[in-house]
Amino acid sequence: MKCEQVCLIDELMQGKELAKQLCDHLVSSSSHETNEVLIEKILSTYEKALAMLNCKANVGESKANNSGSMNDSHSSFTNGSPKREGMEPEVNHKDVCKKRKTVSRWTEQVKVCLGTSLDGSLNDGYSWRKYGQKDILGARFPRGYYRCTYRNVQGCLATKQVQKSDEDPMTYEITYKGRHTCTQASHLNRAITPPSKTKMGLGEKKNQAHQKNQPQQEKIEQPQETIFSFGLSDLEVKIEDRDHMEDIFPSFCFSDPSIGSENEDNNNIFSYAMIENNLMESFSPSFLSPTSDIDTNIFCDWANTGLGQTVQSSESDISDIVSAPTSVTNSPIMDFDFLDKLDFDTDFPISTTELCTF
DNA sequence: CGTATTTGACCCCA
DNA sequence: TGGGGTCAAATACG
Repeated sequence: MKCEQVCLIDELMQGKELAKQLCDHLVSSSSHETNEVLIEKILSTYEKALAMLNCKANVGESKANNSGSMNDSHSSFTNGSPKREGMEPEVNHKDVCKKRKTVSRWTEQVKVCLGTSLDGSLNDGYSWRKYGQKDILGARFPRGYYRCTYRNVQGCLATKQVQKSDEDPMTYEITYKGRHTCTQASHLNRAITPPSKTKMGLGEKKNQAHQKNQPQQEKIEQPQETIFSFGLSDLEVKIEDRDHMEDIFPSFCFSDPSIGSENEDNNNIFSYAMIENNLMESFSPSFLSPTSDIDTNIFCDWANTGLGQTVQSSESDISDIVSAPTSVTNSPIMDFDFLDKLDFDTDFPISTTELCTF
């Protein structure tokens, strides 16, 4: 196990070093080929590291953490109204996963853990309009219901539910439902968004009041790649059913409006795209497109500032990934050799926790 | 004044 | 019948 950790750290360090090199190359406007090679190396590095994490999780105890509060709360989300909206009720179970191929709607879950000084600004790249709030039985904080701002205009049926975690008030559990069909989904073209006043805080009216600014702030074009830009201290994103993730989160930018540009945190932008696209290398070959300058810059910031040095995946969650039936499109983390050992006949619930310690 | 949020009421389903 | 999800009128805000 120690050897694995060393190898893992080594791989991550390599990735960091390569990222730095890439940044230097970009600054010195090196050849495009050189940059591409560096990018490929970085991707490979992280792929190895994550594959290690996967194997490790597979060997280790599998379900210990999954019986914890996080999953419990997630279940409470997904069990909300699965039938009425025709969505799969729970992506954590194999039997339900089988329904995915016949159900056009699905549920995504994102868990965001924000720093203590922040009350939860979140910009996931889409414009949301709050249409309801409900006190949930057994939950300390009410659940907020959001739908796409363009629901009426463009018939976009994407919705999401946001609820403050009982255990950790700094954690917001977000359940995404439905695919964005609005133009903002297809024209998102930027990796980061400027600091947004968007507030995800539920259960606190002060936070909800801030959300009035969300739709305007989020009308920003962002890339079609799955990009998670983290500009905060602690961030934990748990995503289930990742095969649709890029549709839901073309960009995921966390920023704090209270932090001025002089604040270091604003420079600490961790572009999840580098990892996520790495994970999905086989599925998003266009990532290497030289057009993603912004992504690269973000990543350089991340690498240079030492951000994301702790990028780890929950063992228990990954064990779920490994143990559950899966599909190729749902397995961004594993390479094909690894995937060959798995059963791809049915979809499987991706339940991966990315913990970024800034 | 237009748009977003709040919040009580209503609907649906287990 | 109760809980979760949604509706829509009232309200707030820029």
